[in-house]
Amino acid sequence: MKSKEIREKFLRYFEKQGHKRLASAPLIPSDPTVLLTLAGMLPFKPVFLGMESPKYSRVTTAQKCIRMNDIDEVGRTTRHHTFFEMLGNFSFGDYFKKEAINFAWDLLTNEFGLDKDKLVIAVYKDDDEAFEIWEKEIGVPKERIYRLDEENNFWAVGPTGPCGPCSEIYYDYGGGCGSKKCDPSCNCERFLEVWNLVFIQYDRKENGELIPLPNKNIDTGMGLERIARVLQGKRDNFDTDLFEPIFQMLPDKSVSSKIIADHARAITHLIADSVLPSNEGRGYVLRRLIRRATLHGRKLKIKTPFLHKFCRVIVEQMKDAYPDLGKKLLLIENKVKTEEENFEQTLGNGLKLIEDIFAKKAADKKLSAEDAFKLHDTYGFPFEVTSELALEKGFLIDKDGFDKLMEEQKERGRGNSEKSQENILRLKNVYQGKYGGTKFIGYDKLECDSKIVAVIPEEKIVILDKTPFYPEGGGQVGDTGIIQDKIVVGTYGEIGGIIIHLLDNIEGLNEGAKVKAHVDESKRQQSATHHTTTHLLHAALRKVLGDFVSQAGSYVGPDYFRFDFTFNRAMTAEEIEEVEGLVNEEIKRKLAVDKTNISYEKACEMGAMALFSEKYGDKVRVVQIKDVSCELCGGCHIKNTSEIDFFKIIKEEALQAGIRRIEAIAGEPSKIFIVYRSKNMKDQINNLMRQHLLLSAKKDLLGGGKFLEASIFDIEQTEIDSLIKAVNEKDIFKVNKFLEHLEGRLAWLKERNKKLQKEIDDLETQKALKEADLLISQARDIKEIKFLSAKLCEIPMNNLRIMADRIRNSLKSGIIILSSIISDRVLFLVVVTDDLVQKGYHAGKLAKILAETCGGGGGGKADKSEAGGKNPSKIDEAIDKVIASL
RNA sequence: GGGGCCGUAGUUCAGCUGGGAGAACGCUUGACUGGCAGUCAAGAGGUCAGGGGUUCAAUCCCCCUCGGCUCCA
Repeated sequence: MKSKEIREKFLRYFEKQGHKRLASAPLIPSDPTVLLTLAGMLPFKPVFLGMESPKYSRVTTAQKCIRMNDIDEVGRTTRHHTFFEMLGNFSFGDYFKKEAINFAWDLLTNEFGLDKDKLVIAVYKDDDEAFEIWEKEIGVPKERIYRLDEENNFWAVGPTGPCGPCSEIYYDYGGGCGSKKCDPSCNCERFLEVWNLVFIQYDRKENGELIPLPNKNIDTGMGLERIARVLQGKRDNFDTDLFEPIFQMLPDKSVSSKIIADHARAITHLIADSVLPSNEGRGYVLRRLIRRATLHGRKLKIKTPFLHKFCRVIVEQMKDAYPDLGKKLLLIENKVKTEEENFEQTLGNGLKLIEDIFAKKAADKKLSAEDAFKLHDTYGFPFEVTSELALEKGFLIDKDGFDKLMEEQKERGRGNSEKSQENILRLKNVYQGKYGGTKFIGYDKLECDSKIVAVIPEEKIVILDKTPFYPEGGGQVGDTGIIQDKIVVGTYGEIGGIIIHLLDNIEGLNEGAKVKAHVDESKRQQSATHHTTTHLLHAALRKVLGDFVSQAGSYVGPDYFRFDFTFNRAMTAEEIEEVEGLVNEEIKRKLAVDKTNISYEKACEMGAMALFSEKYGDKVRVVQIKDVSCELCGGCHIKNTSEIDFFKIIKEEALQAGIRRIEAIAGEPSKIFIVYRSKNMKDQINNLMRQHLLLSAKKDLLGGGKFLEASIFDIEQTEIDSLIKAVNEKDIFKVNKFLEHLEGRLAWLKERNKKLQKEIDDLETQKALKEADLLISQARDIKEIKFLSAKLCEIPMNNLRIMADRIRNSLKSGIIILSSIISDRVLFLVVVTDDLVQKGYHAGKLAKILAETCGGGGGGKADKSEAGGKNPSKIDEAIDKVIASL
C-alpha cells in the first residue's frame, strides 16, 4: 500500500467514526514556548491543558512534525527522522480507553490487514484497566502484553498538570538481540513502535498527587513512515515509497545518503512554512539541517550546490497532502541554494584560519581543544571537517577536550533558557483552568467595564475577563491606554487566549474588582490606519513587482509600519513611486474596508490570502477592500480607505538575501513627517549656509580668494507651502519632486562645504610650512646640539607634525620642540633626529618633562613624541627644564 | 534567551604596547607602443559603524546602541 493511500485510509477511517478531519497545522506552533511542532498533539495542547475549549470532541489529523532530539540517530537507525508525519485521532472529553484501543486494533488488523500474531502491546505498569481491555476484550494473549515503567509508558508535559498512562502497539519483526530481557523497550530493532495511545486522565499536583480529571482525553500518534514500512514489508523506513524518488538522486543508501534524504524533507517543509535560514531560533534549526546535509554531500563527493535539487522531487511527491508546498517551490529552491553557497563561504573562511593554526603549531603537531572549539563556536567550522584536515596533515586532535567544552556550552545555554521560561510557566499556573479565556471586544468598542481576573504584582500584569485592548499579534503592536486610573504600557496575547495587560503600576488593583478599561483612541486609530495601509501596500507590490511577492513579516504601530516581503533585488525609484501612486489612488477612491467572520474553506474560495498557511478552527476573519485586497487578518482596521489620507514610503532596504523591507507611514503621521522633514531640511540648509559663510571667510583670510554668495540655497516658506498643498492633494509625484529638490540642494551644499574645508586644510598646511621655514633660523646651539623651540598658537597636532618634519629635514641634526596653545590647553611635539637618538637622547623623556611641568602627560617614541598640558603659562619654565636636562 | 568573533577607501583586507590611517584591486588623468591589450607615473577617494567614558592624546582601552557572522538552548 502506498503511503498516500495509508494517510487517506487512516483519516477516512476516523472520519467514519465521527471525527472531524483537520488540516495539518504549520510547523511554527502558536505556542510561544515551543520552537517547532514536534508532535501530532501539539496544536491541541491548549485544549489538553484546559486553557481552551475544543471546537470538536473528536478530531483526526495527519500532522507534519520536526524533531531535533534524535538528530544524531537519523540515518544510523531504521526509524529516526527529523521530519515525519504523525497520524492521530483525538478525543476531547468524549470517548476514552476502551474505544481508543478498539479503534486502533480494528484499523490495524481489519483495515490495514496486519497479522495479529505479529503485534505486541505495552501498557503502563499500573494500568490494569488497559491491560484488561487488551486481554479480555481484544483477545491479545497475556504473554504478548508487556507492563513498562514510567519512563517508557507515562505521558506528561511537565512536573505538574495533565498526564496519564500510555499504551503502545509494536510490530514484532522477530529475531532481535536474543537477550532474555528483550522486550519492546529494548533498543535492538526487533520491536518497532507503530502506535502510541495516550490516556490523559490525571492532573498531577505539586505534591505529586494524581487527581482524576473530570474530562478525560485521548491523544494518539502513529508515524506514517513506520506504518508504511510495515505495510510495505520493509525493515527500514528509508526503504518505503516515501523516500524512493529521493534515493533515485543519490549514489547509494549509506548513512550519509539517508541523512541527506531525511534533512531534505525537513528543509523543504520548514521553508514552505515560512522559516528562513538565520542565526537564531527556528531559522537556526533550518540552517543546521542544510549544513549537515551539505557536509554529508561532500562526504559522498557530490558537487555542491546540490541540495536544492531535491526540493522539487519532495514537493512533487507531497503537494497533494500539503497544497502549500506547490506554491512555494521557487522560494524553497532559491533559499536552499543561497544557503548552500553561504556555507561554502563559511567553510572557505574556516579553511584559511585552520591553515594559520597548522602553520603556527607545525612544531608539535597538536591541535588543541580550544582551537578546534573556537573554529566551531566562532567561525562555524564543523568539527568533522577540522578533524579530517588534521588527520591529513598528521596532526593530533584533542577530541575529549572538545567534547568537554561543548558540554560546558550546552550547560550554560540550558541554565539560561530555564530561567527565561520560568515567567511563562508561572503565568500558566496562575491562569490555568480558572477561566475560559479573556474575551476580546475591541473590534467595535474602545472602552468597557471589566472584572479583574488576576493580578501579578512582580510583573505589573493585570488580566481582565473581557477587554477592548488589542493584544500584540499579526504584526500589530498591542494597545495602550488606561485601566481604572493606571496606565497600560502594553498588551500581549498568550497561549490559550489570555490577554495580558502590562501596567506602569498596579497599586490598589485587586482580583475580582470592577474596573473601567479605556484604549488610547488616537494611537489605536493610527495603528488601524497603518494596518489597512499594509494591506493596500501588499496588493500594490504584487501589482507592480509580480504576484509571487509574499509577506514575510510586518510591524504595525501608531508611529509607522514596516512590511517585509520576498523579493530578489532592490526596488527601483520608479517602482517605489509607482507603488506609492497606486496606494494613494486607492485612498482617493474612498473604498469600504469590510471585515467578516466566515469558514476557512469559504475564505479560500473568496481567494483570501492566508499568511500563515493552513489553520485550525472553523471561523476566520477576512478583511476585504473592494476589488483591491482580501486577506485573512485578526488585526484592527479602519472603516474606509479615505481615513488614510496620505501614504509615503520612507525606506526600502534588504533584510536578508531575498527579503526586502519597506518602512512607510500613512495618515496623520505621514503629513507630520513630511512637514517636519521639510522644516528640518530648511534648518539644515540654514546651518550649512552659516557654516559655508564661515568657511568662506576663513578661506579668504588665508588668502584663498573671495567667497561665493550662498543665499541661492535658501528654502522659501512658499516652497514648503506648496509641498503641504501637494500632500493634501495626495499627489505623491509632486511631493516626491519637491522632496528631491530640497534634498538635492542639501547634498550640494554639504559637498561644497566639504570641499571648502579641504581647501582650508591645504591652505593651513601651506601656511604652517612657510612658518616652519621662518623658524629654522631661530635654532641655537646648546651643548653642541642644535636646539629649536617655538611657541605657536591655534595650530593643531597634524600641522605641528608637518612643520617639525620640515624643520628636521633642513636642520639634519638637532632637537625640535614645538608648542601650540589651543584655547586654554597646550600641545607639545618633540622631535629628536636619528643621530642624536643614537647618542641616547629620547624625545619621549623630554616630552614627559614638558608634560609634568604643564600639568599633563605625554610620551612616545625616541625620535618623536607628543605631550599636552593644562597650564600654558608654564611653557617657558618647561622648556628651560628640558634644556637643563640635556 | 546566553556566549564567541567582526564592523577601517568603491571592493577585499592590513594596522604591533594608545602617539603620523595603509596595501592590493577598482576609479580618474597623463606618459610609452601605430590602435587596443599592456606597462609606468600621478591623483581622487575615509564620520576608522554610531554614541558616551578613561587619557595630554583613542582606529586601538572601557560601557551602551545598531548591524553582520557563528555556537548553544
